[in-house]
Amino acid sequence: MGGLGGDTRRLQSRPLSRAFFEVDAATLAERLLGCVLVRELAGGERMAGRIVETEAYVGVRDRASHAFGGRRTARNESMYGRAGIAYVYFTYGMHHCFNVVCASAGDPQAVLVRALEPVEGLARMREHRAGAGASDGGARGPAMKERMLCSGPARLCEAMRIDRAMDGHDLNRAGAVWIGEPSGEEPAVRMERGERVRRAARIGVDYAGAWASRRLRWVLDGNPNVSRRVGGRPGRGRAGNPVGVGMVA
DNA sequence: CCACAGATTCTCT
DNA sequence: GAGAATCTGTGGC
Repeated sequence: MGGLGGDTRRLQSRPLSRAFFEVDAATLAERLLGCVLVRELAGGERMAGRIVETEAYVGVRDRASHAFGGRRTARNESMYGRAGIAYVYFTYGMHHCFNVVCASAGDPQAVLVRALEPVEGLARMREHRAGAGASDGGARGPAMKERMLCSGPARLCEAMRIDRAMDGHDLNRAGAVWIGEPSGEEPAVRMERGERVRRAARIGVDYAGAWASRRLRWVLDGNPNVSRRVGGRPGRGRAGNPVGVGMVA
């Protein structure tokens, strides 16, 4: 279990409306859980994953945000754009992270997508992630565990080949990157999967003072693809990287 | 399972 | 020149 996992499966979904994104970041972060991030390669090949973890960056007053204090540069320009476009940034000298811009133009709010449950195009994801994962039982390439493909903001970008070229793209219509509506996300379905919506403090923002402890992270806890489990609990493998585990509600 | 160091380069001060 | 919304391998228990 623990996955819709079929590799050859063709996901049925359609793009969300622009209005879906025209809400504040905290609202969107929770709403995006269960939605599907779709990536279409130049050749028409598709990859897709169900969003299982998000973080909200709530605006100019948020010390952890790239737009804190109204900071506006070439790098974060997309944060000031209209709701429903992508904000992709490069960090730590080698990683990309994917965000969904929300609220309204001029109000720089965004949601960081931190983890996906792989749904379609897993073989392609493994190719893109080949080279990593040698510590996970020596599983490179075709043998890489499914939960190592998209369980982190930089991992999912590498798996789906998302980079700065996709910065500013509309996510509300089919294209290179877009977001589809959720399917079968009723509470009962989540329970059956052993998932529970939980909130926690954001990851990697210790520099943000009081904003570092605000619970602006949303997780489908219990899903094996979550980057770091909330609160501790039984966990396996590296899906539960211990650094900076957030507090529970 | 847990903790820590190293990688690697773009971005802004 | 410093720091970064991270990931991975290694080493200890």
